[in-house]
This record gives sequence, structure tokens and C-alpha cells, in this order.
Amino acid sequence: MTTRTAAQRRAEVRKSCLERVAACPTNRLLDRMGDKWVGIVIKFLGDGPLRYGELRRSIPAASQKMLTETLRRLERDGLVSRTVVPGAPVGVDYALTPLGRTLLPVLAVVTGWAEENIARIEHAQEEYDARPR
Amino acid sequence: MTTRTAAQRRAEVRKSCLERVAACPTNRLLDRMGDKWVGIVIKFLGDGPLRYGELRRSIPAASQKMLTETLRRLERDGLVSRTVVPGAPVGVDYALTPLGRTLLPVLAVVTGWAEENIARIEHAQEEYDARPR
DNA sequence: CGGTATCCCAACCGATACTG
DNA sequence: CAGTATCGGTTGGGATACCG
Repeated sequence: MTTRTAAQRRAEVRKSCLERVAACPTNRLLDRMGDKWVGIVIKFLGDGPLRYGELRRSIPAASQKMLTETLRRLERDGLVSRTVVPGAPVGVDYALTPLGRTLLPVLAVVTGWAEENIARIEHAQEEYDARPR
Repeated sequence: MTTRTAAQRRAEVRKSCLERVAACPTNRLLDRMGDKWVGIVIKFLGDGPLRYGELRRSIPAASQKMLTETLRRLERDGLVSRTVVPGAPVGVDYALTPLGRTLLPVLAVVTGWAEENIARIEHAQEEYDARPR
């Protein structure tokens, strides 16, 4: 029998919708780009490869844990390359991959919109907050 | 005296860096766009105004709480308008504002990149995960 | 130098129940 | 119909300490 309660059917619909959302390339990209330190890391690497330590000093607000995790995720996605530079002491170079570099124009579009419209957003927020409750 | 310990100086640097990151328009936009339900809500509203109930049925995976919170944040940012439609029972129309509509081309660029490159990302992830640990 | 490992708090988010 | 309120589990992310 395919008899199901209304609650069961709703749960199934919810689940399949959630799966589609999770699988959607746009949502996956927005999710990644929305990670707290991803935008700024890509921005810095856009200017050229950097050592791990240089990245740390460039983004002192990011904890070591978060910086490393961010870089690992980007590496796993094929957007960033990680290269160990032999020597004493050893160094590690991070750089955008060719794929990662194709993201720069996208980020530029986002930055362009943001800088052009941030004042409008702030104005809207002030109006909203000042609104009679 | 301006004497400070090294730890104090590092803490100050971290704090000012954090403030700059939080104030950066690009980061603020990425943060908003990265919210779990923002992309999909904007996508649906891009096709025209929708009643609250229509949005709920369009995105059954989002809980009522999250859908409402998402819409409130977008309304506060001036990206979405909320219009109560009198009647019995009352209805509420949600729509992109003119400002919100200017975000659609940006979202289209993101979607374009994502759909064009999602296969490369998935391939990179498989390679990374299959890599000798 | 470039990381891991661990702990812990805060924010996020869903489920459920209730309301004008 | 379109919410609000509350609770509780899960995740994100920082601090600290330690390691090759």
C-alpha cells in the first residue's frame, strides 16, 4: 500500500526539496562564498600566491584554525593550491588555481554591486529600525 | 604611556582587522547572500510577487521560522517589500524592490559560474577525498 | 614555520505550540 | 492566512595548548 498520512507526505516533500536545494550549484557556491573568511582569502590570493604566514599576517582577525579550515575547503574544491616549499624551515605556498582565478570576475561583480549599493542598504536599515514598532 | 605588551598589540590589530572585515560591503553582501534561504527566496521572487503561503509551498524545506526571518532581513535591507493585502482572511505579498531587482543580474552571474563549474568542483573533491591520507 | 587537537560558547536552525 | 514564542539539538568559530 502507498497509503501515507498527510504528515508523512509533507515530510517527504520537505526532504526532497531540501535535497534539491543542497544539490543546487548556485546554493552550493553561495554557501561556500558565504563562509566567513572565504571572500577575503580569495581576494588576497587574487593578487598572487602567499605563504601561510603571510596570509595569517594579512588577516589577523582570522584564527589559525579558521584560516586553515578555510584553505582546506578551498583546496578540496579545487579553487586553491597548496604547495610545500622544501627548506629549513619548510614553507607552504597558497595560490588560486586556474579554476579559482575564474572566480575573480564573479567576485568583482559582487564587489561592484556591494560598493555601489551599500549606502542604499544602510539607509533602508535605518528606516526599518526607526519605524514605529 | 603608550607601552603595551606584544599580546595587547596583537589583540588590537586583530580587532581593527575584524572591524574592517565586518564593515566591508563585499563581505556584508556575501554574508547575506550566503544565508541558507536567501538565494532561493530571491530566485522565486525574481519571477514576480508571491504571497507568504505561496513562498512556503514553493520552499517547503524552509521552516516557517526561517522563511519569516529571511524575509524580514531582506525587507530590512530594502531588498524585499512586504505588503499587507486587506481582506478576509488577510494576505501578505512579498516582492523584490527596485533595489532587490538590481541584484538579479549579480545572482545570474553567480548561477552561471556555478552551473558551468560545478562538475570541476565535484571532480576536485573526489580527487581530494581519494588522495592518500 | 605550519600546522593539530581540544575545549567551549554563541549563533543558527528546526519542531512544535500558540495567536490575531 | 500569516505569523510569534519557546525549546533544544546542531554547527560555526574562537582560545589555548601542543607537535613535526
